Amino acid sequence: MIREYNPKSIEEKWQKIWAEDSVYEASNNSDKEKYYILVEFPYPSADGLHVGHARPYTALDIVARKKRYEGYNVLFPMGWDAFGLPTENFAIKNKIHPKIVTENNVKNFKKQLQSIGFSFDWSREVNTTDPEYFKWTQWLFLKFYEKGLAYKKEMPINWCTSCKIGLANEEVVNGACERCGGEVVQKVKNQWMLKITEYADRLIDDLDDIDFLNSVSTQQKNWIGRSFGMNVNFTIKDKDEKLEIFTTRPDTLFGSTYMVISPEHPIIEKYRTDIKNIEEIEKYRQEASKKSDFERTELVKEKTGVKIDGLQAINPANAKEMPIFVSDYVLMTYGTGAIMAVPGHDERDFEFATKFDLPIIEVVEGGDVTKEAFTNTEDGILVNSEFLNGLNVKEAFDKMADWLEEKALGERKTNYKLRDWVFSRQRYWGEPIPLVNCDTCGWVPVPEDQLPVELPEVENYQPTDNGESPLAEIHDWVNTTCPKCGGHAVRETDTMPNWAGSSWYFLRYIDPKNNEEFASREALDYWMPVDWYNGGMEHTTLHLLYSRFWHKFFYDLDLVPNPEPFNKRTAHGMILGEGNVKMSKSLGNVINPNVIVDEYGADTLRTYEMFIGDFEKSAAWSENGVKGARRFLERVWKLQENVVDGNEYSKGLEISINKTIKKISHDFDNLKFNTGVAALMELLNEFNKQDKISKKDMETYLQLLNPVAPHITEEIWDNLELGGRLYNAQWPSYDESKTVENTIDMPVQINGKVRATVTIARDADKEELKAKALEEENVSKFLDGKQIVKEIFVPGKIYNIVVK
RNA sequence: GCCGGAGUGGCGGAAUUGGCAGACGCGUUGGACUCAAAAUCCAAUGGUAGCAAUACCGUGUGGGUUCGAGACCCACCUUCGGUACCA
Repeated sequence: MIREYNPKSIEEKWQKIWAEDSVYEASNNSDKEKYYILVEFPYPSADGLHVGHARPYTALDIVARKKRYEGYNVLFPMGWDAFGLPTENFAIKNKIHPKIVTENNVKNFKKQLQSIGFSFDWSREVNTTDPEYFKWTQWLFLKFYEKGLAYKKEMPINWCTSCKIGLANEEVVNGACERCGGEVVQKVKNQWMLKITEYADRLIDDLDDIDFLNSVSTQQKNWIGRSFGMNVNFTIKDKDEKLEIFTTRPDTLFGSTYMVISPEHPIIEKYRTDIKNIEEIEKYRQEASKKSDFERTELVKEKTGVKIDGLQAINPANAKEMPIFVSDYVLMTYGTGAIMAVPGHDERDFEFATKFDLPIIEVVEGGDVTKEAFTNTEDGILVNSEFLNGLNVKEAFDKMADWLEEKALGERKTNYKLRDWVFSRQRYWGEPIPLVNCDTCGWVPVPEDQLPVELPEVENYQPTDNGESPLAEIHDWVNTTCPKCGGHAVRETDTMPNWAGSSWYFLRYIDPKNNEEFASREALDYWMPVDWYNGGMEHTTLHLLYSRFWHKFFYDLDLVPNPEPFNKRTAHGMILGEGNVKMSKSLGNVINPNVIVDEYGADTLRTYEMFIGDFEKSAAWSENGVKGARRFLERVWKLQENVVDGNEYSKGLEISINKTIKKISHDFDNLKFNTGVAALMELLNEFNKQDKISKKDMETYLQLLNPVAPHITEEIWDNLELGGRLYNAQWPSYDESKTVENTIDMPVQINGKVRATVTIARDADKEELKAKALEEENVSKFLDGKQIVKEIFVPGKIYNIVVK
């Protein structure tokens, strides 16, 4: 008689053994082939671990365990992305130092993660807020500075007019301050920028060489938004002034009937005395400054704008005069901040032209421009366009481009939606930017031997009421000497964004205790690139793109061996609350994984989260589903009673076993954990139809289930004395010839509807099958008095008879 | 708005990628065990009609391609992620 299944004692027992035996520590000196598996490290919030964290961690833990059984030297590390706004706000609210808050949260997270039995290599744990870590974040930032990729620029921040502090986008709700409801305006500040745009082309082109989820690559490409077009110089009438626009459609130049410039365009200031309605324009500009780019470019909202009274533009193609408007749907941050409007072939221009009663000219045939903009012009032919008439759009593009370039009126230009990265934050809880501003030398980097620049102690973590970081108030920290000339200098008081530490953390895992370098070149050569990186879709265009950018830059400096950090990127779906709603504190439906571990066990939590649904899609939590997973493990536990000695397959199970090994091996490598667990359940159901199970089959079963439920399988392995430890075992192999039955049930269709199923040899030919099918009453019934027009026979799949 | 996903029984989901829709699990119903309950075990379970064999309907909506569509094409609806200072 076996004892009762008691997950609590089993799980604690094995977690202790794994830790004592250092089972999951990866070696930097191994003859084995390496495999580097990375999961996004969590932000350790005060709320603690979420069941949503456990899903991807369990999934990649399964992959890691399987890879180890297959003989790889696996690196599967974990750490903490701990700088950031929520911790700072928590600290302010509860009057606790953010460092202490972080320490507590990390402690809690770590305990929670460890109780679920992940095979992380804890000896390589990193923390972005640890000075020993951010010393290297600062060092790497200085490389950007040295190479001219970090520069200062006037950029707007959200400014609450009543709290008098800068706000994150998240803290602005419908244009008002989240805390006090006060009005939020854009305030310009001189900030550090990183020139990610310099890598735009490579960030797109190199996607072809790596195995990213299709939707991820597409989204990165669209985010970078490369478009090939032209910069074209329009002129302003009676002024010696060019007004440069960017267009992807120089072929439609003859259809341009007016111009639109962004409210921030410098031409307004320059010619303010010529502009008769300057007051009206200033007022419009004021209104526009309150809106986000998002609001400004919405297609549904009604277009607004003001005509500039006093300035006329001239179309370089035909010297025609046209009016200039100011409108907020043109952004200063994209292109040149000015456009030529072609209302016949652009939706927004059409809408604007209709509203302001401007002429609309058709220049590509195929639509009806009196009714709507004709934009699908791929196959169209040019009209009303002088020397372009009769050409197709592509030819017209080239001809116009050549013509403009010849006359020096414009040049071919590639434009990107991607903007440079604003790298300054006016916050306390981030890495100090390691630069000082010297009275005589200007910006000077803090020398390497003085890194890290640590955060000073402050009383108050709130940003100051003049928009500066709280660090600006700490005068004895701010005032320093210039490392270059020894004169007076002041420290930069802005800190780095949260994205800084997470842009390179996977490099530090490789050599986490190195005091000389961020990681040794030898270790980087061995481990990089990451073989498999899994994370959330929500990180596609920020974190994932930022870390690719940093890595490419380091590659150019020969700091890392590969141009891409991640070979493969997959993404998991979110876990929602019961009834498919988001888990949130306000709804009170947040599930704490520890409650599940305590009540049902870690193996149950793991099994349930893998079985909950397609790993890549979101799935709703269900307490009954958890119970189902526990029931499954209880049945596995009970299976011990039926095991008998034997090195043969149990009666009639040869094919089932081979089939299941094949399916699970495939499923675990392809994120199909839900069907993998289902296959284990099916095999268990087959086992339970037998009186006895051979030790050999039980051994196979435990190996297959082990990556999902490592504790219970290790315990049963030990109970049945199957030899040594399961964690030292090898992944089971299968015999391909034993994965299929010799006879199959073939569906027989009449006109595409299944009318019968016949059992027949797998390799039977059409005639054999037809003869057998016609014996079926339900087949002959439908053929009676009809004529066979066609027969479709797909061996092993279907037989369809078409009758008339 | 723009970019990228998703929509299948009462519920979570499966479907070898164009070939028997609903695997597996949950729930429900009936039965066994029990003084009783829980747990466990057995059976049934998309809808309609039928004693049954079986027939018809059925994968968000409307069209289309095909011998055959959950899967492909066109148009739409709903919903989720991102939208650059949440991480």
